[in-house]
Amino acid sequence: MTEDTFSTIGQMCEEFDVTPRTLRFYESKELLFPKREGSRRLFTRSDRGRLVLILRGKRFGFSLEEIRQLLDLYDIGDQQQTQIARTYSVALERLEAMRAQRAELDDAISELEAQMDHARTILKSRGVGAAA
Amino acid sequence: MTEDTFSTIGQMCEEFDVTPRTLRFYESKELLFPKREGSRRLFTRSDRGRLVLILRGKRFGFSLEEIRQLLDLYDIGDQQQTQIARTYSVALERLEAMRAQRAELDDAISELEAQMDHARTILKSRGVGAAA
DNA sequence: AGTGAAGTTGACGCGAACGTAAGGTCGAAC
DNA sequence: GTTCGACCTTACGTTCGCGTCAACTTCACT
Repeated sequence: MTEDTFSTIGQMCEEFDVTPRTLRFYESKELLFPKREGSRRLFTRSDRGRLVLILRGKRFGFSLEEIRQLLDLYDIGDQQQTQIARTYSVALERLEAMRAQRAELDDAISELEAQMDHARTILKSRGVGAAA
Repeated sequence: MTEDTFSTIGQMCEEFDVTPRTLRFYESKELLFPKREGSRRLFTRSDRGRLVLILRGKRFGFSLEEIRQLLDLYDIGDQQQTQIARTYSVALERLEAMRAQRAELDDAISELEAQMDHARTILKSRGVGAAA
């Protein structure tokens, strides 16, 4: 059941569309913790889960260091309570930041939409048929 | 009426909480176009407007180059039609990207909220009073 | 034994977005 | 007349997130 879930670096790269360099870099930054078979990396199910979160975090503009802190939240198990509490507060700040960002994003989308309406008007008044 | 709207670099820095280096850098990248009084920069009302948009764009992870292209949309006046149309399509892509990002952000917020619920549960079960 | 694919560890390179001296100018203040 | 604060230019330094060799090793095949 927990077998065959181990992937080589090549399989991971194909699965997630990243380069080997990227995965090694993430390991060096302690974002991933593949096992070793001799010198070769074996990525676990846990690593895949973490990678999903890493890639998502990146899309929001979080730094790898910020992501690393957030990842701890997903690995609550045998950690210290103080560590958990600290991670929790980090996540809370992050959550607030994300909510704020969403609000700004909503505004920005509205603004951009308005500006594009404006542009369409101008284009039409000039008789250019480039607006959808 | 259009008087006294000119600001020195120092005033701008205070107003927007940026460094002089940043404003000069933006000028070098043609994001801002302050007038000159001798060698000293005089930032106009237009520059302030653009700076607002620059800072917002940055919060969404747009590159300065992308922002520069978007800024053109706000300066439609005596431009060429082809230029406007090109800028329009750039903005359209950007808008789609922003909408996609908002959708992902919504998901991520939900996930993070769920994880924090999870963390709270664990903290409570361990009798730690750090959860709000 | 040889070849090739896939993996490894350095180590240097790079573009973005500024930071950070280092040194020069210029007008107002003392 | 010099000192001071605010500004200027030039230019090298820095962090992030990898890309890109270079130089092996290891293993499966033939």
